[in-house]
Amino acid sequence: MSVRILIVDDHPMVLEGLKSLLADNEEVTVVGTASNAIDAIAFLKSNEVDIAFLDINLPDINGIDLCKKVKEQFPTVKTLALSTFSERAYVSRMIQNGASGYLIKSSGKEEILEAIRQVQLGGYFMNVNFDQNTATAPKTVPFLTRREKEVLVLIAEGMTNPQIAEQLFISVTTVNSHRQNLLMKFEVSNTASLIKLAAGLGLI
Amino acid sequence: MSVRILIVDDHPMVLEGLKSLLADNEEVTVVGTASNAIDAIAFLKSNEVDIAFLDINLPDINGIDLCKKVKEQFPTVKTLALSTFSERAYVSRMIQNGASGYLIKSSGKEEILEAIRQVQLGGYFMNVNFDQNTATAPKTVPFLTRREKEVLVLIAEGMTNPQIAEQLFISVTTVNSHRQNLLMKFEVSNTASLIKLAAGLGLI
DNA sequence: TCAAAAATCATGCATTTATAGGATTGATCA
DNA sequence: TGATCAATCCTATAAATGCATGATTTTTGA
Repeated sequence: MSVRILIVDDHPMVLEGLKSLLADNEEVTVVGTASNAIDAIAFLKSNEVDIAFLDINLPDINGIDLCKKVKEQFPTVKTLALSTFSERAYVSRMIQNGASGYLIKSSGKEEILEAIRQVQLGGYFMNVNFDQNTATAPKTVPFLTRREKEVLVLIAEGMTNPQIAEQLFISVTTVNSHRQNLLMKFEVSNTASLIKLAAGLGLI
Repeated sequence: MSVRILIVDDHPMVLEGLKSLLADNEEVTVVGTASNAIDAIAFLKSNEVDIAFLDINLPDINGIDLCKKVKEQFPTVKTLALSTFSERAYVSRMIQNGASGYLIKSSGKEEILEAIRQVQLGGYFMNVNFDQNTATAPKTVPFLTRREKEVLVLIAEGMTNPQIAEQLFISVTTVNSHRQNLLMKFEVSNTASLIKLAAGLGLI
């Protein structure tokens, strides 16, 4: 019996590309596609699926949260994250949320099939490019709290501590605390590095 | 007669996706694909092509340079840039290098066909997301001098003005001048915004 | 329910950036 | 050859950030 796949991605090109790449293969069958999280959940409610390919960037909710939801509601469905880049940040977070693997969209046919096989057997699969940013990237991907993420985004938008404080209804010193924690977690010493890293990881 | 298309992209998924999306349409025919610049040039030498879809990120040379080469060697071939994100920087640079348009990979079928039609008629097409970053993004992409680029890169690497000064054998005040000019050219007011923008534009 | 984690606030000081206003030297180019 | 631009340097002040240290209150999860 062939592995039943659901693809969730809002890019028609990716949807078609994956379908096409997997079309002439007997091991797998693409049983459905969805372009947002709501449709994906709806599909899973009425269909049997072995592996769900989840795009990281969806219009309604992000892939990480969707992954969590899917694993909660449909524990038997294995999930495989789809992303444009090899962002280590996401890898660990997706795994934390129950994903069985991580696939870069630039993967070739064989890599994709290998991922499916691995995951179907209950294993993990991830093809992350470790070539780039090895020097500047933190060894472990920092786990950020809700507040830290908020502050990070506002910093990236060019707001100063006083402005962020006003925006979040907290004091400037608190903002600064979060900021220091961000610097610490990313293992950098100033805003420039912080933003560059965060941008590289797709966090902002 | 249908429009003859060459797709140049190193991502199998994109290649297949585009082919699949355009397959059942009589207006266009995908006459070839290439996964790098060399193959692309070779193909153009021995085949008639109306429009070449060029990925921005290729393994050998970048899409902007490839675009230039194609327009020089094959002036009749129209080029359409393919990119993952809507980076305004690239838009203008590609146009400067003779591209007839700019297509985001997340485009739908109709957008792609519309682009092909526009370009084939000798017009321009670009579907850039103007939703995001409208406030922070500069209207025109800043032209940076050699020195400014150097300073920008070093800022992004987390170096402070004194460190940059030491590195470039110039005074701190000069570094600061370049820095101020960068802020001015990018129309931002602090380092965070600067780096975010520059990162988004692929400059660092 | 109890410990850990997150979020909040504070003070003080050193360092860095941002802003403003110039000024000089070359190089380039029409 | 004269205008323009890049690159260099300066002073001076205001604003913001980085760093250290410590503390209280919520929240959260096992």
